Amino acid sequence: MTEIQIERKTKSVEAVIRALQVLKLFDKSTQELSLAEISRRTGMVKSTALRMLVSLAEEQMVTVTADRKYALGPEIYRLGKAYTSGFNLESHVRPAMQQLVLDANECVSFFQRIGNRRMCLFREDSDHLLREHVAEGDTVSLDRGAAGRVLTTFPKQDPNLTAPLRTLEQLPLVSIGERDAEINGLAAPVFSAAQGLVGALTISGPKSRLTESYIEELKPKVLRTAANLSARLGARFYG
Amino acid sequence: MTEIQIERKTKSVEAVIRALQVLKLFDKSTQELSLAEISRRTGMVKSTALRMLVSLAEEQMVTVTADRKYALGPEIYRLGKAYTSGFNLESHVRPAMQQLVLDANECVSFFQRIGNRRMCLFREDSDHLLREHVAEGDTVSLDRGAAGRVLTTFPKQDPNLTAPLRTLEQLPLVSIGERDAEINGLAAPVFSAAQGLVGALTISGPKSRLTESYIEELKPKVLRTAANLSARLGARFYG
DNA sequence: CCGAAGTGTTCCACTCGGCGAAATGATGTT
DNA sequence: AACATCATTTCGCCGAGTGGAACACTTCGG
Repeated sequence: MTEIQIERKTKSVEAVIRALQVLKLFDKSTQELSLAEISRRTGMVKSTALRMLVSLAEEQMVTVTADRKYALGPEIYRLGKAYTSGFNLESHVRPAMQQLVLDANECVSFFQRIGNRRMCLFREDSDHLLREHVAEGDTVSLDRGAAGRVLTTFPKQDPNLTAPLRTLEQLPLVSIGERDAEINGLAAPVFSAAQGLVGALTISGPKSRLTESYIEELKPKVLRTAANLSARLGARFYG
Repeated sequence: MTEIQIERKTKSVEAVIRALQVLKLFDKSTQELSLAEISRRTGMVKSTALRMLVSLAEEQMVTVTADRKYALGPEIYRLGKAYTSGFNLESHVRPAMQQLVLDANECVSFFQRIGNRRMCLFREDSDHLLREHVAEGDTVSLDRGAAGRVLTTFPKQDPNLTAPLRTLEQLPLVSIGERDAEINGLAAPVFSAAQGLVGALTISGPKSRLTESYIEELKPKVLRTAANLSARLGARFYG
């Protein structure tokens, strides 16, 4: 655990936790929920769940549909947008990713470490019909895949890049069927002056197209893109 | 007010409201806040504000930075993504917008009605240096601008399009310096089979480039794009 | 070097707001 | 009509949440 943990004696507020748990039920595949379902999934009695929903609705975090189902509200979207604009990564990363998709014609993703998982922050799909299914906002395990290993091998807050040079020379890291037996990938780190490692840029695709020889061909492109990005964010690595 | 309001006797939970108010302090321009600032802005005593923050942090809604500031957390991002994927509009709307940017070389936005405001859900910028500044997630007033009037003139839930035909024939609606004296725009509605009016597609730009004659030229393109989009969402209008 | 004025955090007694079980409506299904 | 299953309301009890004050720790500037 390289987590920054601050131990406090201040206890959390139960009612708030409950409300947030209700909120967290929602998902890409769970757009609407009825009160009864919410009650069941959270284990709260219905009256409590209803109070939470009323509170959440009052602040526009959820909305009530015509048929008394509950869904996420617009305020959630506003906050979600505010989250990414923090690091104004998107304006830099997104165009670089789009260029990479054009070059490689495979999916390009940008992952960030979130605790002991990693989350897909940005994603640009290739136009192939056959492609892996990861969407922005999804989290996957940290210990598998090229991007996962990139995120674990570099120290979190390290603008000076004290990472072993041997590792640097091996970039980009390659995954042959690690996370999914049918998927290969290669990934390189992106650094910023302020935060050190900010994420991993990765190309991934099915074994059949993203062969080991093709990966060799893509390596310099990924590495150069990641290096250029880092340079624009004020950090330099690899020349 | 065409709002769907459900009156209830169930009262909201104060603690939850307070926590959500803390959350809502954050913004594109307000990325980090200290406990003292949060206490001041919300009017809560510090101990209360701290409890809220601890609770929010426990569920990953906020994160604590190294210097004891608070910022939005990754869970917010996940939920924000889940919000839009609900109506899987994005996969349809985004490409159509990109094409429109190529055709018109002006900014294209997609607005949705949120209560008595309208929110920019998607946005594709032109590559001009001079352009209006609206970002995804921003809300603006409903009663001004071409998109605003589109959203008000069409009944919210109306798959059958009982809107006065006269209005339909006037599409797309045009705004000459309504919302901002220097900005013109034109907008058309997008319907879906399930929800009726889902949003307004709009092109906007400075008076100097988006002249009234250019607007005339763009009208059929916007209208056609909106109609095609609606068709793909299962609703037909304008042929 | 010592206050003064900021931070963030902890402690605690009081009170009132939230809680859950059960009752009541409201719809739909057999 | 009888039965499910839903959302919503009511209400008495009690403990969780509250706010104020005290505490510890920096960072000022005189």
